[in-house]
Amino acid sequence: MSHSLGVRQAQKQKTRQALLDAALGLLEEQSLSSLGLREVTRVVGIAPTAFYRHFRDMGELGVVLVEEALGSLHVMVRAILAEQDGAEERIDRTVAVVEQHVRRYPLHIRFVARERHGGVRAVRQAIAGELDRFAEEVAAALKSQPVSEGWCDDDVRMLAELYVDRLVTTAAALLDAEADGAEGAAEQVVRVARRQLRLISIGRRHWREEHQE
Amino acid sequence: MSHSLGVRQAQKQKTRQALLDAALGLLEEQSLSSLGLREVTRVVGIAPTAFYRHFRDMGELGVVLVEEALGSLHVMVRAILAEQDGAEERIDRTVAVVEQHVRRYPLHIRFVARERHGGVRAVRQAIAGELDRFAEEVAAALKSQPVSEGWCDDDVRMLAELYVDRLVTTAAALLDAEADGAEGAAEQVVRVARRQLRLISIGRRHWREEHQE
DNA sequence: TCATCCAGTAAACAACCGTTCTCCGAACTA
DNA sequence: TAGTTCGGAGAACGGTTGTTTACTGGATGA
Repeated sequence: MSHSLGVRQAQKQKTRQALLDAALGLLEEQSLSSLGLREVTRVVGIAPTAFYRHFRDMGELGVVLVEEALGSLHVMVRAILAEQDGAEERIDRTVAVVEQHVRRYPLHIRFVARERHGGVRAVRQAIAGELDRFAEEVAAALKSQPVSEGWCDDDVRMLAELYVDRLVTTAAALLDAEADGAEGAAEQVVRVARRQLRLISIGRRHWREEHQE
Repeated sequence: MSHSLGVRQAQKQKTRQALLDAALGLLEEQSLSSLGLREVTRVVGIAPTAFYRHFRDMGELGVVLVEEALGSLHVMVRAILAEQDGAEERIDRTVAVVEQHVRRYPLHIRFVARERHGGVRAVRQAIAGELDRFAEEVAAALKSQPVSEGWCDDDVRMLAELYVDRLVTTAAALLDAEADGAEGAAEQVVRVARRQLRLISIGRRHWREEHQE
């Protein structure tokens, strides 16, 4: 697989990743705009000045974190939407995938939820763009389903945004529920999310017959 | 009007409010956890140490801002839900009220959207608590509507949370749309929000006949 | 009128910040 | 092997931060 990248570049990528990981860890309890450059390098164990070898500032690091956090989502959504089961099974599967994603990458989820409306413009825009691409994929998948016959593109997109937003909100709620340590809280969130998606699904099926402009 | 409150206390409340206003202004482009005490007092024009006469730290100020921002919402939602028009009219009215609320108190909305998942625990909890009370009010109002006959309390609450979350998300999206300066962006957000609420409303009407547990 | 209260002031504190500049030494390349 | 590249170290910079301590002067209430 290519020519092993060289010792020099390998080391560089290693500390670069260490910076990203350290930042992500520290961001569990702060927001990006209050996270200091020195704070991150201290955790990694390198001099503060070495930070500049990898990122111009914390904003740039934040944008990379966004890609790292939201990149894996696309694979996930494809897997869900490709299935051809009934609506009920797809809902259960969707919520289950969100649930395990939250459990596997809690720090990434928290970061996105926090910085989506956070204080760093570049990061906000990166998240918005990524979620937009996400919604576009969902819309494309929804459109190809039989239930969407006769729907105009705007309405499909509207529904897709509704879904995406619900998933993001659910993920954040799930995270808070687990952090608060309440025992059945997480299951409660999951049950509510399932029913909400079910209600939306019902509304979708009756959209054409009841919706008039 | 009571007994005019005294010159002393009046002055104190005045600078206290000035601190809150200055902070809210500065928070348009930062998050609370990166907002400094000195920064706020500098804008108000008082000595940094005077801050402690009003708040223990920025977190405490943030909690007060939450009450200030979300307190007026309750009046708003009561006004909407008390109306007895048809579903369609209620949706239009709801979105219109959200729209004018965003235009009147943009800084408050931005603050809530930003700090809802922000880096200060006390503020997050304050927002969560307030939104919870909000959802409870909506649930109570929904329950008394004829459409909700035969609904169990859990389902009503589930629907209420769906509505509340949609309103908050819409408000934030509306804010971003206006900030970005794109001409028709705000109207687009409003139209999408209306259709989403419509779809939810349709799902609600068919919930009992299609939902089985 | 006079003692008391108390919002705001002023100075000083140690701690931290981002950033620049210079240098080192190991990995690269020719 | 000799020369170059470059990730990282180290020191120093001016500036900002939260917090403490002691003080001032006008509103307050007996």
